[in-house]
Amino acid sequence: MRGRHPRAAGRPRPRRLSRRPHARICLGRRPGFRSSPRMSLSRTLVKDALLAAGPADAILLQGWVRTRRDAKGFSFVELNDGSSLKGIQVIAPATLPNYAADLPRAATGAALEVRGRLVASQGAGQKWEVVAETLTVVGEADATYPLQKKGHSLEFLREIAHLRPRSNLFGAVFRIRSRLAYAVHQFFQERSFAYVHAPIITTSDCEGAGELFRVTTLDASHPPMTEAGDVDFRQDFFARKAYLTVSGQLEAEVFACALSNVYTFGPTFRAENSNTSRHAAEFWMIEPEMAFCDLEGNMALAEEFVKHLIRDVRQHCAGDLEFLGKFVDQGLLARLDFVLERPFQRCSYTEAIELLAKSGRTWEHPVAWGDNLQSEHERYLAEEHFKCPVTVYNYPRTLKPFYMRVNEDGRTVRAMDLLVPGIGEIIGGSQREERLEVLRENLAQHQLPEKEYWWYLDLRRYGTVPHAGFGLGFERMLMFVTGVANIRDVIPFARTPGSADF
RNA sequence: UGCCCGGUAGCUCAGUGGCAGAGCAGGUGACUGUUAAUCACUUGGUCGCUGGUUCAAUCCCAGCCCGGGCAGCCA
Repeated sequence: MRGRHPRAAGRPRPRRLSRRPHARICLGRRPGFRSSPRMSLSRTLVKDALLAAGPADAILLQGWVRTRRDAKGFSFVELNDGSSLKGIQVIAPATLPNYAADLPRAATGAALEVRGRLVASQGAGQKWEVVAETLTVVGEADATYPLQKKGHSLEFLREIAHLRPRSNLFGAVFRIRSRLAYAVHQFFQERSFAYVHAPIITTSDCEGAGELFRVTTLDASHPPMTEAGDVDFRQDFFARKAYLTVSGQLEAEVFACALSNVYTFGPTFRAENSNTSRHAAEFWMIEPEMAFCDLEGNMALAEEFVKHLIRDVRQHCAGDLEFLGKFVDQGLLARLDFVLERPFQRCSYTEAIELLAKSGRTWEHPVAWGDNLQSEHERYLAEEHFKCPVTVYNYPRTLKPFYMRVNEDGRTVRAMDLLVPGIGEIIGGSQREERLEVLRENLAQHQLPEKEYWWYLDLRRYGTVPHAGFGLGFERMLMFVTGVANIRDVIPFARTPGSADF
């Protein structure tokens, strides 16, 4: 994956500077500058150069050309290395020995290595700029380079998923994605939650969380058959049917009943033929699970978690968020701050049905107790009635999976969905049924075989405890935080029905 | 999976039953401490594919492919 693929041939590699000493400039001897014993100069990231406290006599930059403007006697080159949204302006004087030969090759998209001086800029647009003393075109990009100095449609950029991280928007999105993942771990680690790696391959096919992808090593055109004429999965790799996981929840429950507070954070897979802007076949999910915890504690953690993520990104990705607030979603920053300030609303399913019935709206899907809340209903609650994230809880038992705890009324379960404006459901969770007999009853009602869940039932046989947890769709959270409207644009390489390029 | 919208230059798009258009990108030149620089000139087309209607189809019709929106399923 890393540079071995033929398509990566044109990808620039950082040079081993120590093997290519530049005798002409003894950069390492300049005072006040970091240098190795071999007198090589270490790379400065553009984001650090932009934050420099003062000028520097020697600096090494490596990155890609965003745009070049030729002036009389020199050229301006905007160099970006992905470390920040902003690039740095490089002045390439015509006195460079390779100016005539190489500057034309320093076109948009080309990889460059620049050594020079960091100086205060004479221009108005930036504080610092770099006057090049040497400039090397490490990797050219010819006129066919698809990213231009203009706006592109998101649809077009999706078709060049291998190049779109070099664009402003996707650079911002993926830097934020990285930070958001870090913030997830930080949140749980600071609270002594243990990170559990739930299996990606699973053999339980009846969790009710959607269609599963089959995992098999059998020959699709000539599978072994049983005498009854069925495919003989006993001869498959795992000696039975196997799938990609749709959720790590059941496994997380196992570990919560041992380590008390745990979370999973990994890829999950749904083979649903969903064609919407908020569904993907492969997505990442965070699933905390807490022993000795009820629905109330679960809702409280969900709110604290979501707010932590927003606050962290707000603080550490300010430049990228500002860009997104300007070019993607003008209401973004105000909405994030609003969500941080306000307590999330809570509303039982029964109250939600009443609110919807009393709203005076005509609904495309009828509102009736016992029916699922439809997209239009969820949107009304979050965007119009509460105008704020809202947790809907205590759903009808018949709508929810077997593992949710049955309430005293016998007809609702301790389920919760967190709905946010613009996205809809971002979190789904529940207090789990800890009573063995009730759980067995639920399995029977859902027509699920007890023997498949023997280990799950054992948790209730040995030291059972009230426990609760939820799942947060990482990409949906990222959509909310970035204002990006399509889930395909917050995943590096999206997998959706009929599409798994790259 | 259903309903709806779209597919024209490398990109973003306009357009017409009768010679295929603009802006940007690319090229050439000019100018310039520029900021997606500017100005002039200029290269560039299987109008998604297949079939049909027509003297003539990029345009009208049908089928297919691809992209997108919404809905369902959910995170």
